[in-house]
Amino acid sequence: MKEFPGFQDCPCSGKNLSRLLQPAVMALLVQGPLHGYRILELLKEEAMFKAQPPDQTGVYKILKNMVLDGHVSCNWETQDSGPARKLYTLTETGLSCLDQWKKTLVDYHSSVASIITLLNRKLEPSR
Amino acid sequence: MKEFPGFQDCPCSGKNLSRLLQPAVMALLVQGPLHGYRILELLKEEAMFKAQPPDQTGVYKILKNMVLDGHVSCNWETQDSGPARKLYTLTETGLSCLDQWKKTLVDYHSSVASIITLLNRKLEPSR
DNA sequence: TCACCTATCGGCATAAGTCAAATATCTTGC
DNA sequence: GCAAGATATTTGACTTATGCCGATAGGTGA
Repeated sequence: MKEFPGFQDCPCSGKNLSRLLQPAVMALLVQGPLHGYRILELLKEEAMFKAQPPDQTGVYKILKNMVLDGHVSCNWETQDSGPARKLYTLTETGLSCLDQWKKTLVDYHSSVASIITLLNRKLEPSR
Repeated sequence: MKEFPGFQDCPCSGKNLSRLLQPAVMALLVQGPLHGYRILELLKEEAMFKAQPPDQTGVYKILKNMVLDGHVSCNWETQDSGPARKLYTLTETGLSCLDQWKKTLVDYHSSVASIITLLNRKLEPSR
């Protein structure tokens, strides 16, 4: 069926890498409160989610977990028109968590860079 | 017990991010055949595994998977002294997979960078 | 004998993410 | 009035990668 076997099912396709959904969601919330559906829409516009859009379920689960962890607060909001929705707001704890994410991701970024360097390293004929 | 609650158990600590073990292992094997235990030792020396050394079991599992996928071949090797061990060698398929990893990781690297940029974005008071 | 190093592996738990689908409100066209 | 579709949230089952605990086994040195 496939013309070229490729590596679609291989980890090297990147499908198993962390999607970084939680920090992405927090990055949106740091600009102001949003409801889940809007977060989902905004994530879809991010370059890193173009290839594979974020899963609805996953986003709502992350929001739920962040509420449980106290990183965001949420309140039901009724609209003049349309179904009720939850407005999520980053808390002080959430801001601290986000600071930790920054450090973690900067480290992670350099880890990825060092792997790339390693991968590019070839066995040089010793001269 | 803890003086500062911190975020040790929070995803923002980075403990749940993909460890990139497979490409790291392949990066070592591209330089020449190695046995599992040696791979483990070499990984421990990498900066990215200093904070949390790679899991032994995990490394052997990845090697096993790579053998199943045809990315590496392995042969039992008996030593004059010491237990028998497996020597792992990157195959041609493995080299192609590694090329795919390079592309994937370069993309991933820029995704992580863009998240960091997003995280640093603050709600500027419009002036 | 005991401790320790080398070397590999199986089972179980967990967290992130995916897939499928249920529920509910409102708008638009017929 | 009603069907279709957008908005909006949620539940449950599942997959996959990874991590932890421990088992097995040979060799070395005290």
